Amino acid sequence: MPAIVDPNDYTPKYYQLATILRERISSGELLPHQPIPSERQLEDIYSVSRTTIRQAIDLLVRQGFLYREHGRGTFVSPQKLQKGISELTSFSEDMRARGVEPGQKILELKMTVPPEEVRQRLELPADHGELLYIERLRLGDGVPMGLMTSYHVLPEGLTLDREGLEAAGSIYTLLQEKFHLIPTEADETLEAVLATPREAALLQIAAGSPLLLSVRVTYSQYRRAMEYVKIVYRADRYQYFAKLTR
Amino acid sequence: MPAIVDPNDYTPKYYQLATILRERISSGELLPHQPIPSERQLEDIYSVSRTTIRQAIDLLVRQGFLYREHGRGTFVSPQKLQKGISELTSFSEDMRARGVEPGQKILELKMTVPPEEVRQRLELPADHGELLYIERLRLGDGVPMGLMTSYHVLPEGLTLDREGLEAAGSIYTLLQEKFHLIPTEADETLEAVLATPREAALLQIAAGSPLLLSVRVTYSQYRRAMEYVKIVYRADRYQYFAKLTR
DNA sequence: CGATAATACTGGTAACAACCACATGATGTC
DNA sequence: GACATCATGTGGTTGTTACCAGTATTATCG
Repeated sequence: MPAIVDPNDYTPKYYQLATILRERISSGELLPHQPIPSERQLEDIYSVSRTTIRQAIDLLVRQGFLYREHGRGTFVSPQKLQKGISELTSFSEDMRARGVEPGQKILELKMTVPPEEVRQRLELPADHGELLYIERLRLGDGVPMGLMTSYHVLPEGLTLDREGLEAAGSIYTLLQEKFHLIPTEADETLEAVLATPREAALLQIAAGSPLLLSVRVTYSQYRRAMEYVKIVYRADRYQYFAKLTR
Repeated sequence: MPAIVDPNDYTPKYYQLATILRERISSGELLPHQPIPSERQLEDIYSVSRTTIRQAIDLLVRQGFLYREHGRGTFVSPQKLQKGISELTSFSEDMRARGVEPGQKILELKMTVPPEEVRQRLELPADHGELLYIERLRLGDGVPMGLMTSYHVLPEGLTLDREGLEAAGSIYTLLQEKFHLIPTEADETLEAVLATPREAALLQIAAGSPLLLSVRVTYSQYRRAMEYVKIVYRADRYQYFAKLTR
């Protein structure tokens, strides 16, 4: 069992160790508020240095699985129903994590010059050209969950139509495989609004119903803005969750 | 200037170094997307080991001031107008960070047995006794921003009335100084709702106006739930901000 | 000239050693 | 018995060394 060494280890040791510990936690072997073996003990158990041990524990602490107490030990965090949120996820990933099957209905897809506010949020020069604009109804288990409007910054010269997008699967896959652009960070604001008649009709609710409005700007690994996404969620079907830390 | 050594250093070196680098960034000396000196160079500049350098940079990366690129260097993140959110803050801190002067008007304060839902969210046994209940109107620059309802878990035997609370300043200060209980983590959900007539009256808006509903459970450093807070914010005055990462 | 290989940087991982700061229980003293 | 002291175990900080893994530039070869 202490076999941590993956001979042709592609993944670093601290990561392997973190995985092992995470499994010992979620399997119920290590219980909430119970101490895990001390760092010195783990050195012997898994035959790795304390450096590596601490790196693995650091990771699990950041992920919310463990917490440390100076002078006392390292303990298992109580399991939360929903954990590790405040993570950057797509609508589809978000829905699947909630046990709901995601779906969509594309209402419009075109290249267009963005409104001034969007251009500024994307930190683009005033003379920047057209962006990919998509408007779609987002579904969860077949029912409307929200209305999504997005503007995507495409690499120089590239344009996309509905066929091109469907061929590529998703915009993210395309940008990642062809241009090595990976979404890594995002700023999101949330507020409450009332449904306009059009929104109400599309979302199959009464006009004047409450909606949760999310506006997000996503950044690539180079910290360049790559998309502006606005979603209004049906308040009766969607709730936002965040984990806050000091 | 390379004087990083604080002779009677109370704070660790990596923390001092992080502070220095953070200031070099916010002062504009180090510009967005520009590389900072390499880790080997920083070793010479500040006469500390690479271990310490990396620990300082790790901190700044987590705080969003820097980003790394393997094989290329470490770079300054573009400054965001509002940064470092998704942090656990009190209403007062939140308001001050937005440049608004916080205020409050206590509507009710008593010891009471909590509703079942609150008791469960706080992970308290079924026979748990009374909690401190507070209902207050939260103000920003004197105008109503939201209505806050909270239940606080007090240490065995302790009760609080309005006088005791005012004497202590804030519940947090009291719990921290007397019982070493520090809020360190919280789970928060957000959704959109419509104002009830009572809420509308208190917040001085029309009934049926949209409100942003936040429900938060705060945990101590021992990962024990210590309070349940529900706030409804005026949608026209309040916007929630979050920074998401992969 | 163009493609390839070598090289010299960057950050990433890992081991080992030493000491500090905090918590706790055992021990001793008054 | 109450209290201070100490020993020991815990995580926290720091330094040193070595090598791995990407990136970019330079030198070299065909």
